[in-house]
Amino acid sequence: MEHRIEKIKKQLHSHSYKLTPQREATVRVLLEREDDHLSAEDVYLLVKEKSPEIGLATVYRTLELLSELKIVDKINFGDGVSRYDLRKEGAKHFHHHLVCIECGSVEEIENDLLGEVEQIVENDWGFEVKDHRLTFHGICRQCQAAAVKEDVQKATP
Amino acid sequence: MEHRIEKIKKQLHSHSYKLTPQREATVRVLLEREDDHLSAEDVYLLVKEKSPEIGLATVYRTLELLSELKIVDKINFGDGVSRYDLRKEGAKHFHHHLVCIECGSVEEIENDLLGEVEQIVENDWGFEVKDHRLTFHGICRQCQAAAVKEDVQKATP
DNA sequence: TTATTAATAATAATCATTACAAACTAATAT
DNA sequence: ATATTAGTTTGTAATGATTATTATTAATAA
Ligand SMILES: [Mn+2]
Ligand SMILES: [Mn+2]
Ligand SMILES: [Zn+2]
Ligand SMILES: [Zn+2]
Repeated sequence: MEHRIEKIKKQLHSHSYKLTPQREATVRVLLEREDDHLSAEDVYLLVKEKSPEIGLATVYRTLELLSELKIVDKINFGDGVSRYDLRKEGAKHFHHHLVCIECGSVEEIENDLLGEVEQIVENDWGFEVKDHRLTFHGICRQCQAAAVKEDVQKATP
Repeated sequence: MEHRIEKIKKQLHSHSYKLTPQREATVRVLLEREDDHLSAEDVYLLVKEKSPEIGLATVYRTLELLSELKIVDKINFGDGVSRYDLRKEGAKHFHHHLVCIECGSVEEIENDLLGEVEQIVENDWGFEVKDHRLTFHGICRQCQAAAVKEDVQKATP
């Protein structure tokens, strides 16, 4: 944890930004909830628990800054809000997501998987890939199991 | 054009919706600007040119409906608005996009490219893929060329 | 110390989207 | 033909996320 904070502190310094107490509090929340996909409001409420004096605008500003420095990625799953997702340690590219259209759960894939596809895009389209956003929409393992169970019930009532 | 309209009309009918004049006007705009990525406001203004009596709320409702029926896909490139993108004729999956971080241009890729990756996701994550969203961020051909030119100028002033 | 600058908090303003109420249309039943 | 109904549209108000503004505070430099 402290290690990650130190690293982020350095990234900020290298762009002549400071790790203010508010920024640190925000980063700590993001680290604590690394697997979640929090909205700005979510982050704000969580930061407020430990640092009640923080303002919503500051959280927005901090998230925006972290986003510019590629420390977090701003994503949008189609509900009306932006969500902020910490980059995995040392990751060069943003990770992928599996969104279940039944239950809304979001799973993460850290494996890159797109190496070949990016080669094709660079070669055939002449496009120099810097980053990507990949989300699969479908049915998660749990919902598949639930559907099978329901079918069985219908077949043998 | 008429052929596409007919097909969409049938898709609506099969879900017991009608192709009202307003819906048809909206669809026509989407067909005419198939390669663009229009916001609801964009669509509204374009429809208004030919059918000045249409209301903004109707356009939103129509786009929402077309989106539910998978006739258009609702996407978000990170600016604050949703954009509505007609599915390519007969396409089972949504197409991909190349967004240039220099000039903002958006190019389309109709080739699927993700067959293998989806296999891996299904096998290794047990996730049943129904659709996907893939966007590459990077430098488009034009901006690459422009950058090279600039470098040459700097080297030989 | 005093001046300068960066960062924050509180709040107002903006802007995309949605909700709502009244009017309209087309289809169906009487 | 007339009344009824469900579905649709319009214009506008309301909502809600995000951004801009302004006064204040903290940090830094002169
Ligand atoms: Mn994630
Ligand atoms: Mn497209
Ligand atoms: Zn699920
Ligand atoms: Zn470009």
